[in-house]
Amino acid sequence: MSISEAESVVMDVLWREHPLSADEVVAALAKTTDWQEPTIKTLLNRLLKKRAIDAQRDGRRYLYRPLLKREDYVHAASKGLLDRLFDGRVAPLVAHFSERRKLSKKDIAELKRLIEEIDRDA
Amino acid sequence: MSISEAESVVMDVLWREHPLSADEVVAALAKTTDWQEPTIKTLLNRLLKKRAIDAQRDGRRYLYRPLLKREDYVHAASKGLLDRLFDGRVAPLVAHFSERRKLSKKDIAELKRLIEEIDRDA
DNA sequence: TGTTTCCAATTACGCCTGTAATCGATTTAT
DNA sequence: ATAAATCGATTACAGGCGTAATTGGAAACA
Repeated sequence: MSISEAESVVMDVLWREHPLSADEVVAALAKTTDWQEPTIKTLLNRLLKKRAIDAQRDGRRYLYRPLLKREDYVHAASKGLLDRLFDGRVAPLVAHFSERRKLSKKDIAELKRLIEEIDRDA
Repeated sequence: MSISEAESVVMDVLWREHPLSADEVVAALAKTTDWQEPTIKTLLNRLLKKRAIDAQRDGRRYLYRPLLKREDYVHAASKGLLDRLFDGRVAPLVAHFSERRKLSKKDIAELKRLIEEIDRDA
C-alpha cells in the first residue's frame, strides 16, 4: 500500500521535523498549501492507517512521527520510474536530460565530479 | 490532463508500432498482461478522450496512432519526479543510487563515458 | 432478408484520492 | 455543573482509475 502525492506532502513536513501535533502540521502546511484543517487531519489518518506514520497521545492530542523513512520512499519512487521508463538504469535517464539540453554547465560539472568520486571509491 | 499507469502500457504498444487496430493492440497486450479485451477498449477510449492518441476509421474498424510523443511523456514524468524529490537536479538522483549501492560497475562505467562525452560536446 | 457476428460505444462498479463537513467526546471556562 | 471550545473520528462526495459486462448498430453469412 503506497502513499499518494498529497500524503507525501504531509510526510515532507514530518520528515523535516517531528514529532509534531496535528496543529503544528496544519501550521506548517498553511505556508505552502491552502488545505483546510480537516483535509490535513484526513491525510494524517490515512497515513496512520497505512502505517506510514505513528501517533502517540500527548495529553489531549496526538504527536505524529514518520515510520516510513524518506530515503525508502524516495528510493521506491525513483526505482519505479527508472524501471518503467529507463530499463532500470540511471545512465539512460542522464542521457535523456542531456538530449533535452536540460543539463546546465553546473549540472555537468557536478555530475562529473560525482562520477569521479564514485569511480574512485568503487 | 495526464495519462495513468495502465494507459501508459497501452501507449507503449502504440509507441512501438502504429497505426494498430484495437484487435492488434489487444493481441500485443495479451503477451504481457492478462487484461480482457473490453478493458483495453476502455483504455483506448480514455486515451482518445485525453487526445493522447488518434483514431482513423479503416473500413469497419479504427486504426490508432499516438499523438503524445513518448519523449514528451518520459520527460514530463522524469522532470516531475526530479522536481519533487531531487530539487530538480540530476546529480542528487545519481548520488542517491550510488549511496544505495545500486550502481553496478557497468553502470558506473557507462555514466563515466556518458558524462565525458557530454562534457566534451558542451 | 433474416440471423448471426463483430466491434465500438455506453454503462457499471468498487477503490483510491483530493477535499472537506459533521459528529462526538473531552477539556476548559463560567 | 453547565456551556463553550477543542480535537480526533466518522462520514461525505465527486472524479479518476482499474477492470469489465452489456448494448447497439453495422457487416457478413445463410
